[in-house]
Amino acid sequence: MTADGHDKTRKSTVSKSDAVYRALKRAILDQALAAGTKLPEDSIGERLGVSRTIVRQALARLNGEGLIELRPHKGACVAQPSLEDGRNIFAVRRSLEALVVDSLIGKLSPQQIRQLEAHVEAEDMARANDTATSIQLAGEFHVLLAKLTENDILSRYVTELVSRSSLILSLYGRPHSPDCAVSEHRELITALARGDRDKAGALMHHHIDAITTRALLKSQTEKDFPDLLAAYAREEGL
Amino acid sequence: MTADGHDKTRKSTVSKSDAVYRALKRAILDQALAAGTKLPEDSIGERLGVSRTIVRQALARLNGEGLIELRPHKGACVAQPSLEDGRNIFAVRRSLEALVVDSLIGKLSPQQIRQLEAHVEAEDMARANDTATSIQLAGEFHVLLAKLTENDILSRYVTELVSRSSLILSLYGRPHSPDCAVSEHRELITALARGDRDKAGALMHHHIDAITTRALLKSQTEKDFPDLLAAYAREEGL
DNA sequence: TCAGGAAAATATGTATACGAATATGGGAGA
DNA sequence: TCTCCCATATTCGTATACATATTTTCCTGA
Repeated sequence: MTADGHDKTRKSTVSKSDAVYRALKRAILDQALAAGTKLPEDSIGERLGVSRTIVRQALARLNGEGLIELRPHKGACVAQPSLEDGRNIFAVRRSLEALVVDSLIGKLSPQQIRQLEAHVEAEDMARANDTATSIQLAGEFHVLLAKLTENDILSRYVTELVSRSSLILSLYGRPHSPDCAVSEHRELITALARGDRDKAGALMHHHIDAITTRALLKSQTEKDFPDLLAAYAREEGL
Repeated sequence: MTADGHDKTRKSTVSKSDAVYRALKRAILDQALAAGTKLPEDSIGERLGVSRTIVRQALARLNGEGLIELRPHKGACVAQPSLEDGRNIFAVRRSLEALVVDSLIGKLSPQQIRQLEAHVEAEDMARANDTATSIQLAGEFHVLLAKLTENDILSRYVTELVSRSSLILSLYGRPHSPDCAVSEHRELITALARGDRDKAGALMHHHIDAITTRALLKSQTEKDFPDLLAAYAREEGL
């Protein structure tokens, strides 16, 4: 079934910590583990049938990618990025995804274009039905684009930023509105396929800005916790 | 001496794996450990007086940052980035350091400008005397700029890329030529201080392009190992 | 009833031990 | 002498055990 051999042994062969890492990552991005959730090594290991050693490795990796916070002697919990973190992440994304577009202009094969179109098609399919996979696919579109550049560092960073963006969205974003994303993705593919560098760059910038706005929507209505408390304090004359 | 307490206990308090991580990282960036050097967990642990557990954590982290390569059941060795890796790394640096400049324009306090000038001064001092620290300081200038943006993600990525750039330079770059770097850094500070966005952006792009050229110099004269071998094979009629 | 604190329980940090995979070296056979 | 293969040794992957830090609980005293 796979290149390296039988399917049965594969999972056990490719290192357990990797499996735990992926499981935790998916759980976080699916919001099965909400932001701030404590992640005790013992429980996770017991639950997944591995030792703490393995869990620890996975947690260290997730910490490196900013998906969890890891405070000494206090254990791990799902990251709760601040609004400023959100702004920073999207600012970097804007730069890097511009580089993605720039790297891809005039270099996409017909087959790659079909691949992108197929992905957007899948996004469209999931648009109304399945909200969860819809969000996931929207993010993976950007990851796919980044991977097509064959720039490993670029694609690693974009992947990481997209993951963290999901967290931001779950914390501060509006419920969900993937409709525009799909059409924006389509327009971007068209511009890329036509080799229109300026148009593609402008579309990507606009697209990321749109995501940023949606993701950080609550920044105007809802305050950070400390500020929220301060407001109440003022009302009580404290 | 430090914020968190007495100096004596500090080192033992802030986790051993962090210390090992920093030691190995410095050793790699100082080229005390040449690219490709094997890094057996046992030896390192014995040498540094810690258990393999700690060394493993440090190695995993270095692997995440691309400074070492970690192949299953084969152990770790100092990374040997390819020329393509080099091109990719500098391409991403170009984008991100442009964002650094953009973030800093019009936002540098007089004190921060003095800090930057002091750093370049130090670069100038080490220019002729100490080649090793000269290289190090040149890289740290970019790290310092990135940190001044107060964008944690941006500064983390730039730091990582600067580290990996050092590796690239040690593999493919010409011996050393920091003279131009110093003057270019000075010009950049001036443009930043004056708030001249276009000038600063252009300077940074030019500066990174210059570094890229110097770093990947051997790309024209010296081939990759496989290509090199292929050339010999052709000569022998193989 | 509530505040303070000590002891127990829990969780993390680190070391060690054992099993598995890979690299190494030597001997048998051609 | 060279090649192939098996035994040995080294190194990595993982689990477990012990040490240390933190959280919780519950008791004491005001």
